[in-house]
Amino acid sequence: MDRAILAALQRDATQTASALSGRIGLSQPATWRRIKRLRDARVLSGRRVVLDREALGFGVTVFLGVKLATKGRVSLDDFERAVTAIPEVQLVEHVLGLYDYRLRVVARDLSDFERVLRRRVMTLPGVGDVEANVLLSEERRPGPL
Amino acid sequence: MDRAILAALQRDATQTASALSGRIGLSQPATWRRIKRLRDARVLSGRRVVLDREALGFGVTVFLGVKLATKGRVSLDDFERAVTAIPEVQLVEHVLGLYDYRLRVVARDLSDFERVLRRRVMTLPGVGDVEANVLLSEERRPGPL
DNA sequence: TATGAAATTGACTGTCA
DNA sequence: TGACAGTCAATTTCATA
Repeated sequence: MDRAILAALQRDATQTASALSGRIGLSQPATWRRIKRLRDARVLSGRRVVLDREALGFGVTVFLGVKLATKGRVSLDDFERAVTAIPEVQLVEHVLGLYDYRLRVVARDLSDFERVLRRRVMTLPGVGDVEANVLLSEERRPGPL
Repeated sequence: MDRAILAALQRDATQTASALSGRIGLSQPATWRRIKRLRDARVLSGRRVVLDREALGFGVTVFLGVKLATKGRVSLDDFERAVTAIPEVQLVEHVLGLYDYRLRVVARDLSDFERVLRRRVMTLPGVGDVEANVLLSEERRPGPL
């Protein structure tokens, strides 16, 4: 039953407990208590607003794969501190594999992105190779529940 | 002022219009009107629940960079149709650059991931090279507003 | 400011080991 | 019986005109 609630909320996070209750065949308070229990258990760890980047004038999203040149603990800390100070960086992912970090960067257009890349990213401490992919489109899936 | 509202909502999407109004120094209805206007303008394009994958038993997140072997329009359509049918794929990003697609895949553990990779991903139509990075940690940033 | 809808709480009931 | 999960009714808080 909890799975049904999570799946429904993933599909539409705006629906109310009473709307959900009808759908899954429970009373409204029972449904609400389950949602609260999931929240308290940190299974539902938050709600997030989705902003339309295009409507805000940020038409370009680029993924950067970054390889560090030097990889001591201090290097990682320095890099993370510096990269999180770049406003255009939406997401910093520390990964294991061909790259050390993966960044999601938004910019107004490609020339704006070039500025970010040259002035901000290439000057980060310890940066080695940088590889870029420009986002064309993306689709979110419900994921396995 | 709208920027302040968006920033506050990005930090915490659960706060109410009245809570926000105090923070930004407007009346509650005025704040609510601004939020509604932002929704109507599709700047606020939705709300999403955040699930804790670990709490649900999915401890492994892997990013896959996929290069297609053949790239006609039919190949792209076939690939997208097939990849969106894999439940473990949370995110499909069509990109320009070294890779053609980037996938975010979750699995219970590494051996579960190996199953997904061998049975599901490597058998996708038109797949060429596949490169993987395992997520260690990630941090979301507010982004440029 | 006023109204209706939703969230939240409390009191009570039925089931199961 | 004790723990739990449910329903219904009452209250508070929020969204909305």
